[in-house]
Amino acid sequence: MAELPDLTVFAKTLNKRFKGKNLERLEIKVAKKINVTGKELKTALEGEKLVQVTREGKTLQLHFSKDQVLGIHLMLRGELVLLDQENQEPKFEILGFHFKDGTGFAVVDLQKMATPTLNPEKTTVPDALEMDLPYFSSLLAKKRTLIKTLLMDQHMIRGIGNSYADEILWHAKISPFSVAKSIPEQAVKKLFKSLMLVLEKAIDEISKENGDELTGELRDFMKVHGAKIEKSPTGAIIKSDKIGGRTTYYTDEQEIYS
DNA sequence: GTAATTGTTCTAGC
DNA sequence: CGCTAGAACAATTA
Repeated sequence: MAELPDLTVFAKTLNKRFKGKNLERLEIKVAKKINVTGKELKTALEGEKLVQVTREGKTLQLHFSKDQVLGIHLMLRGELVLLDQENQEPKFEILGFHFKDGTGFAVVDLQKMATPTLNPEKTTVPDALEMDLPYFSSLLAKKRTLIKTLLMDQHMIRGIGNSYADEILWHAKISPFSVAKSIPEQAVKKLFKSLMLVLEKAIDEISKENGDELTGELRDFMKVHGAKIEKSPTGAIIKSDKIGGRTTYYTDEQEIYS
């Protein structure tokens, strides 16, 4: 699925291609996940100008004129595709954005779980790339939960999902089974650095490979998270286990604090 | 036919 | 009561 780095690149690409354009028609194929009726959404957005696209945690936010904002959460299988002459109605379409100049893009999801939200409420939970070390370290200090569970908790930090949590923990050489408050200060600092580094590097790589396209996930550079990966770059056997029902990949190189 | 997939939300339990 | 862990759910593919 798309996680923070993918979404950051999607936002960038959408800005490059569609910023400033006027939305002529909004095609609504699946309305059941929207927080308003399809009719209300069309009324709110059709005829408005796309002012800017941003990323908020795991959602994309399309800012239109008249202060209308559409948040889009792609959930686990949602994707964005470009529309052109040959491809006006992609498979599994949820929403189709058709601009006045004939260009457009669509949100597709084979599981129909992508969730569009008109004018989503603002939250005070910091985004993974925007939080600072004091926040991160005081958060860890008061939580008894497993570190991986905490990294993925959207009420604490927004943007990190199952796969990048594994990558970040491996990079920091900390076991996902560590208890958050038991991790010593030095290791917390290291984890914070790894978090920023892994995410920023992923944005870079995806951005480079994706160009101006809107292809799905690109994760060839994943080092430990993936059923087909057998060894870490440093040669350690990759083990897998379940944490909170999610498959977790890790190696013995990672220290466990408990 | 069945397991696997994954973020969110709800519920049960300590 | 507050916090944490786990189950349920959505829909499709391998």
